[in-house]
Amino acid sequence: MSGYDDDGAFADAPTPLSARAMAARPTPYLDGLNPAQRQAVETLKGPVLMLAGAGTGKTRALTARIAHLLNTGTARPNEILAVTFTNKAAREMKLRVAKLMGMEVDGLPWLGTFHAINVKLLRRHAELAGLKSNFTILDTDDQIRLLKQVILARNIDEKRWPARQLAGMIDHWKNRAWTPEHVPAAEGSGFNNMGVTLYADYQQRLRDLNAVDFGDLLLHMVTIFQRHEDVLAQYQRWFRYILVDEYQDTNIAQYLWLRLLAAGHHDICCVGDDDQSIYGWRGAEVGNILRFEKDFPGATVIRLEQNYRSTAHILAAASGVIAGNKGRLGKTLWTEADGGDRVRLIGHWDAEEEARWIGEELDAMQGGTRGGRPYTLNECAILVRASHQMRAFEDRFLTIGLPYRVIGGPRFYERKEIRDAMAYFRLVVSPDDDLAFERIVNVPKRGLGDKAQQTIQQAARANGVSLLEGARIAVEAGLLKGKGKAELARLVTALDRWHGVVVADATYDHIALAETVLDGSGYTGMWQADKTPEAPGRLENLKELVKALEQFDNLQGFLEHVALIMDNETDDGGPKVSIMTLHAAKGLEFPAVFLPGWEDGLFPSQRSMDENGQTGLEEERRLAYVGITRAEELCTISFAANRRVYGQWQSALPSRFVDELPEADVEVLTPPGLYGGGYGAAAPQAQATSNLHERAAKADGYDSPGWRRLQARSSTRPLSQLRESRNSVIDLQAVSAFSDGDRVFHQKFGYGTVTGIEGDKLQVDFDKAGSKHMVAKFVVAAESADDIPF
DNA sequence: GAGAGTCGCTTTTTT
DNA sequence: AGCGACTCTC
Repeated sequence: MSGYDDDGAFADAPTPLSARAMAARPTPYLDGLNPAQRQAVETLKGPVLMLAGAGTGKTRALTARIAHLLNTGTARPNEILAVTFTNKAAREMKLRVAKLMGMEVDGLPWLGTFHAINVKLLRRHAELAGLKSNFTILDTDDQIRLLKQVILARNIDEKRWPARQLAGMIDHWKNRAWTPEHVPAAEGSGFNNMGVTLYADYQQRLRDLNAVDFGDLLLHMVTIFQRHEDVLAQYQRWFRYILVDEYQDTNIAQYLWLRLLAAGHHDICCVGDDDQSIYGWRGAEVGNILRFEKDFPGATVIRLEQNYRSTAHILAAASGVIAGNKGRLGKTLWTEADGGDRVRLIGHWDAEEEARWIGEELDAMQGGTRGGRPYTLNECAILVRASHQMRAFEDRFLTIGLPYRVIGGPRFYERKEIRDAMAYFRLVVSPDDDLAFERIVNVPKRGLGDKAQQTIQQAARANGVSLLEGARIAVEAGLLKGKGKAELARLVTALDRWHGVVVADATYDHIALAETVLDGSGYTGMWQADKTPEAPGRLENLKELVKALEQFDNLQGFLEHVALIMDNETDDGGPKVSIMTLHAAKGLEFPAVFLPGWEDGLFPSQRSMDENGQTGLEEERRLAYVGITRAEELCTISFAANRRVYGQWQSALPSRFVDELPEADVEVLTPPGLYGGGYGAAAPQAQATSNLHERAAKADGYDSPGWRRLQARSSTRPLSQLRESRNSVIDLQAVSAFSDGDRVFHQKFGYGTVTGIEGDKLQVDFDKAGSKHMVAKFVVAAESADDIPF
């Protein structure tokens, strides 16, 4: 979007000469495509469904198709609408097309996420949705706070209508493109249809605030298209060719949006894999992809089945599992490569041992002592079903000093300090932004508690003005007293001054202004004074935020886009093993993949099965499929007999998916804990003893038919030996820095006290995270943490 | 208004 | 168990 003249994007066709000239170009991007890929690239007219299995070169085909559209002069860049789900996917596609075509990366104005594209569209037609074109996009946090107000305003029991739950409900409705009037009666969730009433209230409040939430971006545009034929017709003409990535992830609103836009020419190419649909729980409809041929009669269906990623054993294992699902479109992945390791399967006593074993494997793999080629940690990943499973691995890897990175987790822009800072910026740009005002009025603490804030609210309401104006009135009328009064007066004056800068001079130095705002409001000071372990990190984040401003011309431009495009890829330092959820792993690949926690109830998740029955189970199975197909060479599945769930010890059976693995492609490893293979010394003696009876009961857990079958075939191949060698190399330099009682700081666990030293390992009693045993190099002396400069 | 104790929830997550 | 939100008390 940057640098592209929007009006130019819609200009009428230039001379066809250029088109003819382009048609004469060579087509290097077709080289090396297999027949199916090539067909997917060259079938430009009519509806096309590209069923692309995992690792079959989908992105390659998609980008080549765009290149082909351009190169043959079939479409100009602004006539191509290409939608993705994530900014990452959009960015990659832009880069790859640009590379293929030798064009500018910004050359495709309508390649982007559903949300980014709809922001652009909605800004052009905001008035048709009762908004102004400078509407703000609320993040989840704002959304919840707004809903709380709406609930409060109706005098409803907040216990019966928790804002979070209501938000989920509204989200669900918006995913289905239901405006408050269109929510089916049966969905009104009993209770006098209160949910729908609150939804209507919420939409009204959004309009009053000139704001939208993420769901609205789609919902408003679909509604506009449905109500204004002329607007729809305009875009149907403009978007001559439509491409959709990850079609199996579309929800109903997105589906309607696409159908409306494609209704004229039907030149739409959807790419997806029904077997990789894992987002049903957030509104994705596998039905969309299953129904494609009905929706678009005469569609060409192209299957990409040749896999370039994984070994035959891995593909066979994945295929064996996914075959258990009904109602698939059906694909058979195959590969030209042969050989390779079988998928390895191993059971453990508990989750800690599972983590210990994987840690040892990783060590062995690096050294090449496992047999087979050596792997770097960057080539390895651990994919878990639920994020709480990550903890066992983090703890273990910290102890043995194995570098790891956790993918996912809280996004940069979701962090408290970033949202607070953004609220200040929003208020400086638009003083009417009441949600922003509420957020920061007492952050840092200004002595403005509930009571003072109510006074401000009343003053605002009585005069029909924004909260900031209400505050001004309250100050001038002397409605407040003490510290609050002086502080509020100071805040109002400061905001006036900063807003004045934005208004007075279009070319103001927005970076300097942002720094002034953060410092002058006392916000940075608040964190500098804060002695909690998180504070230095937060200051660091604020610094990064200010740095991110450089990419924009002014605060307004920054605010407009930041809600949609702030992702933080923190790639620091040397090789690390990646730990992430299966969901986060979609689209990625690794030479070696570990899939721990394959236990019934955890994976497949009990909750998923309880809430969605067969459908839920099938989605879990697709998750298993996604997991296995991430592996290129080595895939190791494991499960534990015991696991602590919400603090309670629970035993579990191996996942039913384990039984669905084809035996011929699986190698069963002997569990060290159960069969005497080197468990001994490492296990806490007391625990092993006290759990004996439980442990015996557990043996039943390993008695399912499939497990017995596999066990019978268990290879006698020795496990990688327990190796103390790596750990016996003690980093004396790191150790000598500490002694008992020293205060230390750890990036994740914060401050703590050293309570024991053993080789290069420390026992640290963390103030907040409890006692941990870890390699000394992971902590620094507490004083040096305070020195982290801002 | 701010800190300390209690209750309740707990899969997956993008925009 | 562990976190956050909420309530109770000073």
